[in-house]
Amino acid sequence: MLHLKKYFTEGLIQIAILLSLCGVIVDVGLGPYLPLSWEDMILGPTSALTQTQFHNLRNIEDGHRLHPKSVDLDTFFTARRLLGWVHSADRLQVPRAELETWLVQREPDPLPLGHPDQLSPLGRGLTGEERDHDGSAVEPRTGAGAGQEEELSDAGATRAELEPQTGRDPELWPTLPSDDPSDLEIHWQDVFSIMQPEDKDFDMWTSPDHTPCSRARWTPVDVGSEALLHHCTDLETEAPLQHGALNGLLGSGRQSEPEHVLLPLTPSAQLDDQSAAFHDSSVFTCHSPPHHMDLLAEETGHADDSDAFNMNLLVPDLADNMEDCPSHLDANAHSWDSTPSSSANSQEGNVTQDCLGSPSRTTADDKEADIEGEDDLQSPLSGLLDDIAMLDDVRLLDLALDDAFSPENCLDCDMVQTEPKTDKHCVSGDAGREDQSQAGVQREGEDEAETDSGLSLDFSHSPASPCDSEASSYSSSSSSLSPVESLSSKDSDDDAEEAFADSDMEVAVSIKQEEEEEEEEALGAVGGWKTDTVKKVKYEDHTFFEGFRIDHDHTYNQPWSQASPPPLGKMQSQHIRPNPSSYRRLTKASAWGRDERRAQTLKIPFSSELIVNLPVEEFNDLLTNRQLSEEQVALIKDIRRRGKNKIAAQNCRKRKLDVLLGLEDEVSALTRRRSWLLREKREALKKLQEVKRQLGALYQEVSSRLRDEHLLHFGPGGGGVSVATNRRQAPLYRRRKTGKKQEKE
DNA sequence: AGTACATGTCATTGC
DNA sequence: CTGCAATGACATGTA
Repeated sequence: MLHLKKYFTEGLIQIAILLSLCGVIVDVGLGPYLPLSWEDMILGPTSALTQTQFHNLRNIEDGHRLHPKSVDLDTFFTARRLLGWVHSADRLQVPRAELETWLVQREPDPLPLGHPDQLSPLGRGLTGEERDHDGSAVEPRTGAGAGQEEELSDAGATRAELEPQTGRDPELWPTLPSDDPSDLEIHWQDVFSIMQPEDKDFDMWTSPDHTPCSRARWTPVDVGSEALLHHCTDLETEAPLQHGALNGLLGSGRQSEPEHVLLPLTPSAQLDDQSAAFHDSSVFTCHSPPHHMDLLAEETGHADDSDAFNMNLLVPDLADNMEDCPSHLDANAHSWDSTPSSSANSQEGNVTQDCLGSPSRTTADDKEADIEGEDDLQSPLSGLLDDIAMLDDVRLLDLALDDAFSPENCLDCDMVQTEPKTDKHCVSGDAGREDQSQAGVQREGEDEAETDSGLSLDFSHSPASPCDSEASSYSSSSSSLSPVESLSSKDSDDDAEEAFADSDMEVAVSIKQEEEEEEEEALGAVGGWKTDTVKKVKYEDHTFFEGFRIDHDHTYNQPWSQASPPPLGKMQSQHIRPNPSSYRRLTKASAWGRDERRAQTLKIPFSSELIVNLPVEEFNDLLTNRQLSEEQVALIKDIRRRGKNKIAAQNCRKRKLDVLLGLEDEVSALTRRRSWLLREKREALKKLQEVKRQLGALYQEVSSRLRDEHLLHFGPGGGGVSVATNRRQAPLYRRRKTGKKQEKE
């Protein structure tokens, strides 16, 4: 009986949802009947739980400019990217219906949307290929859809340009969407193209304190059924996804993305009942792990108790928000599915919800932008009748630029916008601008086993190298790996052995390398840390590796261990060519060779990568547990210091370059703003001249009329008063009257 | 030979 | 106090 009641209730809920989406006003007070999980789903995740990787905000696409502190997210990013690619095969992005519905019912106050270009760091993540596949997934209007989306995403700027009177810089402060319902579609496009979760209104998506999210999704009552119906019609005609969604809701049998939309809305208790209808849906076939479905079916009985419903009905940007949750990869994976699969695992779902929170970057920058916008909203024409005042305004604007116009506020500033997506590229490609070439270099070097590259190439994978996410993750992971974890991974050991086997292959010395070695020998660098030598050293210390096994690719000093000279100069950013000159780069090699030689001489049993990358505790343990001489300890510390500083220097240089590029963007934005202000100034001056001209004409007209009146009274030759003011007229009239009186007398 | 660029290293500073 | 990241300055190698 209890089950029947619940089934009945949830069926009613479904009907209510269907009716709501069809435009019928349904206000049945679903709140008390909604399971907790649904309530969470409706209200959105707790934004307070959202984590934002602030240090990723300025990462840049090519990865070269990746912020060094993004290292700990790299593996997550990589995994997530790969996961996204897998999912992109039959991308079923849900949120469109909800988003549009939400927009239909959004509050009358305008969306404080930023510039379409001002994607949030997270939103920006959906650029490039990811944006593509997201667009293809979410935007059913494929093909032209993408372009259209882009086009519409620029609508804000276009609109802004058409409204110069607003005082906002069309380039820097695009106008906000108006409340005109006719703009709704554009708004939607803006919203969708921007996907700016940091927008205040977007917080409503995830903030439980804001009801619009739930209202939008469930009860279109507030705005009225007409609008919703109209919009639903539009959606049906314009958006196949919506159409499909509605059809799917109405049980039309269309098996496409829409079911994906609906599934989360379906009470879990009915999922197994409906699974027959949906079972060929890609949601289940591709996105939802079968076992999750099973679990889900099993757990339908206590679905109400589960607050694990995946909330990722929202928008794809949530997935970007997921970037803020590096530790929740699994949850992320499920959340992308937008399936209730994660309901089987409440913890997982909760974790997902954690990640679904809106980024916390809403505030300072936005407020500043708002403030600045308000300042600039002061029309330069306000002081039109006063040239000086107007020009002062313009000058003040210019001055304000210097102070308040920060790149964050600058909506045109690509610096801020483009960085987020860089992480992905950086992460995904494991190589950035220069590191792509580096990776190529290294692979070439590895393949040819003749590279004379050294640490530079190593640092393309070096742990802390800012661009090298995987290497970075390697650093963190390797350093943080507990011995237990390390020992527990046989695969890792196998990998390590494979790596060493590969190294053996790489050790196959080419003739050139032999020449190189001969040169080194000539310099006294005999032997060095050849790969085989290093391997021997590494495996000799088996206990050490048992305790501190590094679960990574060991590429940090791979060339180093190949006894090849360190990388030199531009060799890092250029493919290695069998240039004979490259074999003469021994000076720097000697620098490293010095340490290597000394290390070999002192019989230091650790690889440099370990020396450099071990956490300080383990490093100290290493130094204390091993019977090392002072000389050995000093050398090890030197190696560690130099290695770390080398990485730090690389990071520092990348940051510097990053700042430089950001400043360039800022300069370009300021230049655009300046041109706009000058244009405004010219227009204002024109209008001022026009007003002056009109005023002069009016003055002339008034004067002429007064003169005519005066002539009328005094005749053509009377009076020398050409301009008669009221003040002057009074005595005139008085005089005239007195004169007449005198005449009568 | 001079120059620009990349990279490593050292010294210093601040957290 | 120690460790470390960040960074300026310098040295060096390469194109």
